[in-house]
Amino acid sequence: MFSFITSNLLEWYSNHARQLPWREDPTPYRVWISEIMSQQTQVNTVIPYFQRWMERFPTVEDVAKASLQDVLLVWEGLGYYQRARNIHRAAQKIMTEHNGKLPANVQALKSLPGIGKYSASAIASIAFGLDEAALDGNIRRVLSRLFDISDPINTAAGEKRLWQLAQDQLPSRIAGTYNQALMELGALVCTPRSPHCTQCPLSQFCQARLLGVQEQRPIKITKSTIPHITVTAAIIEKQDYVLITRRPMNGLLGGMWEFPGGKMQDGEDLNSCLEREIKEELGISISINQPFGVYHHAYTHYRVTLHAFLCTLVNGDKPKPLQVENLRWSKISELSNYPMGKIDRQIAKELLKQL
DNA sequence: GAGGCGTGGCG
DNA sequence: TCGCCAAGCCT
Repeated sequence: MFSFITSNLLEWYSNHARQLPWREDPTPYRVWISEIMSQQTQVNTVIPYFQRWMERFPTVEDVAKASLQDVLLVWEGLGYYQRARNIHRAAQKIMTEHNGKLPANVQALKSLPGIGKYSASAIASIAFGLDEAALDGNIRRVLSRLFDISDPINTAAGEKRLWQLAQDQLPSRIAGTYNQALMELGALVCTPRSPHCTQCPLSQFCQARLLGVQEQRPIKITKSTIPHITVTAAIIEKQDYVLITRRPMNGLLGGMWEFPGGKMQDGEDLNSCLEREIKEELGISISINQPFGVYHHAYTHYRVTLHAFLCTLVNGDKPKPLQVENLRWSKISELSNYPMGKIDRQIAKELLKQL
């Protein structure tokens, strides 16, 4: 009834599937959150975030009723913050348009913010038992090796071929288990580097291994190297308070709070950069008093070296949100109430230590 | 449809 | 230190 490949895969999965919190009670809501959190993120990273999320937001309604600020706080550290903003919006849509329950079909799932082709298929198959093929990074890699696909996977042609393959291979009635088994195999055995072929239940069927090219699959067109930029940030102090600003809702770290500043331009030094940025964003002049720290961080598209300075306002200037979503004077002890990215949270923690 | 979007781990 | 990679989606 099943192919040999499917039989071997399912047998392996029944013995090696990890116990994951969302697998213990795979309700549509829990599967949805687990899938969004798992986008571009390894399972071991997701687990504690998933647990905290479910404690804080046990139901779709709890998410829908929460403020975006609270949603981002729970998400802080997980990255790709648009995912959190999309979950928030989707939860409200589910309340108003779907009676508080996730819709049980791919098309309606895909119309929710943050749910694309993969996630819709994954939720449909895992949570609702529908016969939907899913194609994620793991399955792309496994299929590329199993069938020795030499088309680059990040092209339209390669993509089309893999989706077709995933659909052709899909067994009926057990798509959810099958999809998870393929992903689990990719995560644990058929790994990107140094795949554990001797432990693989599919090695006898693997055409890439037969040819000894498993480490060259999948083929991916690589992009150019990422730039390195220098940025400055101002820790503007006033008695027990510091000034923080909220980033615009779209783009990098959208909706997160930070210490204001920005990118250094050609011909600038650190001080002139910081003075200009603060003037542009807040319409005020500052006195840059002393260096606070230097921070290195790698984002997806560039590396950053950030120089933070302790500053004070000059004369009676009142900061205005000219180029920021919002601004706030926060007590240092209350900075943990504001969602921040990695670097700014580091700065906030350092400030708290020095109190 | 090509590029933007976080963070952590690993060789 | 550096590049790559990880259960993708959106514009």
